Amino acid sequence: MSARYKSYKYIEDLSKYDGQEITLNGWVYNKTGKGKLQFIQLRDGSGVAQCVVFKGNVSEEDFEAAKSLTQESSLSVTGTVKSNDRAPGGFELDVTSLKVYQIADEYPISPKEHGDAFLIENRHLWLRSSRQHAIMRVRSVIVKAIRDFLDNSGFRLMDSPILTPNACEGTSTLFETKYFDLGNAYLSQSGQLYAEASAMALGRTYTFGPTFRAEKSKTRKHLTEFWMVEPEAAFFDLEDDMQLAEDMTVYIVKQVLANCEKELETLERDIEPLKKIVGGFPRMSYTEAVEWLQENKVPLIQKVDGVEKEIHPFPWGEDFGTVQEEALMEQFDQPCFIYDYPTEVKAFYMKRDPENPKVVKAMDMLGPEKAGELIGGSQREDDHDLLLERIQHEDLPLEEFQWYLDLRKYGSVPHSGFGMGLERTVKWITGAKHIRETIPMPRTIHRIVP
RNA sequence: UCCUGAAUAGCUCAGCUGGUUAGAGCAUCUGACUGUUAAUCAGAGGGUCCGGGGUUCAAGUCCCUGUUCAGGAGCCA
Repeated sequence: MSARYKSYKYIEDLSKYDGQEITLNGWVYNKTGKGKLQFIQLRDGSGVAQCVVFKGNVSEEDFEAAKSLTQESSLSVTGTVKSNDRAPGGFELDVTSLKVYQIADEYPISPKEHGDAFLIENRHLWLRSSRQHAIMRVRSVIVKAIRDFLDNSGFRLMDSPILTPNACEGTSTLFETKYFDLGNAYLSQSGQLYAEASAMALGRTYTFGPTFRAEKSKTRKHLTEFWMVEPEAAFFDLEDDMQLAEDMTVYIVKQVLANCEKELETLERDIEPLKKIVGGFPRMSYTEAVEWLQENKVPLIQKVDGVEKEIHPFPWGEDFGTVQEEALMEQFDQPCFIYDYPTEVKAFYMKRDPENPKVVKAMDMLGPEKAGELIGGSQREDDHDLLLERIQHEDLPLEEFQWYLDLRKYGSVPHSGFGMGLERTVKWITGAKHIRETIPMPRTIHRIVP
């Protein structure tokens, strides 16, 4: 068998074929005609190219076929690549013949603007439009950047299970399913606990996969199914953890700037803020952040019986909401770490500060430009008895955590890790308005189709 | 779960203090044009005004109710 696929030509390489006769395969992105001249904007997944069909240059049948093309009709076109200033992209195809695969039905997504609900209902078609196409390509580059960075830093991929026997952090609502004769299983909301076991085996590891949250969140930064990368490393303390998160973030942005120039242009993303992501991220302890909020008169907003109340000054011990995070971040144009959170507002597995048991060695990385929380991580509790105490305090099922406690019995070491939300990172870097634009088929509270 | 808002042609929307036969642009179809970039010009077809109830001589418009959707809070990545 010959490897026919290797001979296919793509629009992104069009300039390489200047003067040659080639065949392109794709879909009609747009079409305009002017009598004996037809302009087909052909889309092939790698780009869009203008194909010019002049009545005198093709057979009568081919010209009629070109005239009959509708938006998203599929075809192959053969012609000569010519440079032309009037063509978008600088090169066009002077068509000599064409083969139509299918004349498309009336396409619902016209080149005019559309509403959000309509587009998301037609997500399977919306993916073809230039903005969505660009975001998906950036997403792909970000995933590669993450994996390259970790692989090149000595981390090894160790996938975590998706079906789990319990709620990992014991807090948020999970999707539940039957599991043979063993009762209920839950879709994982984090691979972290398993990543800890992996780290004790391989040293530096990461898990990268889908995670599920059944919380009825309805905002532009929440999905019920999203992808998360979770590095976990033995012997890392919180300092190492933050430095790793910073280095990874800088690397991701650098790779996108280097490889996605066209995509960012399509998205009309101002790249100046991205160029500022060079490292040396500001760091603030939770206590320093609270002091800043107090000095700047940012209150705690609490709802009592449906009525919002502002509480001044912001009390130490309360977790930050969007209002506080955005206020804090207005000072910075790079991501910022906030670390050493109150024990009470954080998960049971986070390491208590031996010098101040009121706080745990946890950190959040907040993005600039109102990107919100991109990363959450911590040093993990490595003391068996303290961890047991926390598990009991949270009323978690002890039998199911026995294996997790074992990790503290057989050569326990300091270790740390974090989770980075892929879609939130894509949203920040691409400037997408809504997180559902950053994953091919978003799963949200009111929608599971398509 | 709570708060707020929305639903009119395939799509995006307009439709005033209730008043004749519900409008526009795009898309579709027909015709004209050798340089279009969301082409232009001429013409045509296309409606359960979200469902139900009510007020009124008269409801797309006002009231009640249901449904669906949106984004904000909470929760988090």
